[in-house]
Amino acid sequence: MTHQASPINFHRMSEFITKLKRTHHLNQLTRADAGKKVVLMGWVDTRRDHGGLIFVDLRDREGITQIVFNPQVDAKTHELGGELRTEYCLAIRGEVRPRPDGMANPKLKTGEIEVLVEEFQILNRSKTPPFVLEDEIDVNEETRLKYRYLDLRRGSLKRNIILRSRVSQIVRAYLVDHGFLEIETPFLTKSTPEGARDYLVPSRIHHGHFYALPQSPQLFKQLLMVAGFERYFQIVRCFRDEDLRADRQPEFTQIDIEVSFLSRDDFLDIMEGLIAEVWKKMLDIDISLPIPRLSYDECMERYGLDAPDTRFALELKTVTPIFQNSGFKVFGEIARSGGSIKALVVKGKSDFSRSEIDDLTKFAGIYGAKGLAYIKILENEWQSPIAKFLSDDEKQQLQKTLGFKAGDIVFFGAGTTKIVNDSLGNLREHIGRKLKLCDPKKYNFVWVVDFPLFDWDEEEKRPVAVHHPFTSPKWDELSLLESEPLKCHANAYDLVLNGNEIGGGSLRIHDAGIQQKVFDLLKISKEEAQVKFGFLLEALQYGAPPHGGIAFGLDRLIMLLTGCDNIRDVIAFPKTQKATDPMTEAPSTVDPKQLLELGISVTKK
RNA sequence: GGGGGCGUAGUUCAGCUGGUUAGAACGCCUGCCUGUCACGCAGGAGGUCGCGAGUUCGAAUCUCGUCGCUCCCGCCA
Repeated sequence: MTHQASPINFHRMSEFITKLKRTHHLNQLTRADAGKKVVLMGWVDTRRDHGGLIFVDLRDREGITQIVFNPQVDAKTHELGGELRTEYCLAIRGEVRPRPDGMANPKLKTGEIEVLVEEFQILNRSKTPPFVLEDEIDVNEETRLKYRYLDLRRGSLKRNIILRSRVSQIVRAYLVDHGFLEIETPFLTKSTPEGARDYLVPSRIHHGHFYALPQSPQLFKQLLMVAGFERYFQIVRCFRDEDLRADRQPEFTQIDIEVSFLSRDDFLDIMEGLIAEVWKKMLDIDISLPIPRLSYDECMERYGLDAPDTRFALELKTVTPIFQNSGFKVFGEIARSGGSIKALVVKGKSDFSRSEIDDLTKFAGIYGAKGLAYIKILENEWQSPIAKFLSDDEKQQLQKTLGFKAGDIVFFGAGTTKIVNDSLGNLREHIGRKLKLCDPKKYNFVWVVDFPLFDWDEEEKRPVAVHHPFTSPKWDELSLLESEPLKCHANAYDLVLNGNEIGGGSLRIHDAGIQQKVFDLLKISKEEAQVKFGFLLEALQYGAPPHGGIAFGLDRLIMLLTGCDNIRDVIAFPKTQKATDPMTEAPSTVDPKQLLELGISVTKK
């Protein structure tokens, strides 16, 4: 496997390194540097050994520069250069010179020049990497993660990580400039009910007691407002022990923000300014402000989802009333029993084939839809498995409400409002992708506002907080808390980009009485509230200011900025879908001594 | 918890209606090569077909189980 190699002379190396200081990164040298003596350090990206001449692409964080070993410059150096292999780590000293006529490489930033090696030192040899370190090479995820430090040498991943660093700096600069203080909050904290499963950390000092890693610094940032810091932010790791997805990791990063004394709109203005700043500086794209605001109710009506892709129309329309007295049994019964019937008109697609429609039906089925009725509107007839059940009046009303034309196809979702919105809303985006209706260069931001405060949990027979239990009801709906809490809206908002939720937040309850009332409605007993959130209820009684905030998902933001469709590609050391790390082999068993100290015994599954 | 896809050389894959010695490309090794940048030419090494059972005269190929990677639903804001 490994070829014969002379040993590295460490004595000579230390001499070489102390004598030499790197003069340039590998993206820097141009024609203007011709004639300069330079010292470069980096890794062998590729080598092209011609026997006589050896070309090596030397790579560092910033770029690639071609270096040349020529026997006429130094026979010994050239001979030793023959030993070089991919990923060897090198220091070289040499002279910059323009490449011969016609030999420039326009693909390289430094393609006009090359460096003639006069002297070099192998700083470290490398085993042959388990995969070729080029962007285009597909490699199994497990192998990539096991050798993450090699995968990170590849251009695309490296660029993402560098871009991520820049975004963090832009965010910091903007927020500090707007009077925000960066304040850290604890990672070893208290488990809270509601929300996601916690990652727990056992206490050695208190056997049987556990810290929880924060799902977000929610309560601490509110307490910072009570403390009077007025404007807080933190780029902070959050932990949720739930199943993973392409855009979800068990530990992820939020840009966490909280402010006091600001109206919702004044706050959102500052926040969209932040996003606009990031888009301007990273992509040189001007987002037109203000970002449009869409109420949750209207959003669900038109798009079926709370994070709509507004780059294309193709909106849903409710047609439930048309079927109130329908003889068409399926639709009629759903309409009369409080369900929903919604339609999706796809223009000019009456030529969808049977198998395409089958696929769409299957797709809708993922979200619980029992079927997917459709009507193909042809010149002279409606081609449809359900048309024969519809009365002339119903047909006329459909035509009037939906405004379809010959050549269109109409899909119907019927069932509970939740399933109809979910299946038809996702179908809308599926068809949008299928028909390429969304422009990948377009960035359509929208604030979805006025979420419901509560959702009904059928299993537990109680309301649950849609956002979290500290979200303030709309001020003008406070009375609804008493009468019809499920109809109460929240002072909550999400920022949505092209169908992705990139941030969400709310104004908070700053009154202990209202907070207690909400706990009551959530069926969190006084005792439980006292045990879990006593410190918050207490704090709210010491002149807590009106406050609110937001958290942006930094990982998702970077995904959208880089066009990545997987969160692992924007995190330096991510986990597999089973939440393991093939490199460190975490999670792992631990020494029994550690368990003993913690007072923990492990049971078999 | 449920559904789909994948697992064969270092890597990416082909082979899968069961049947000689399991192939290709890239990578790797050796030799030649003074203008390459996907260098070229010649030669070579490299395989527990994820693992375990079963069916069979015979299994990479069929069946069952199991493990791993991945996408989705549930879960998660």
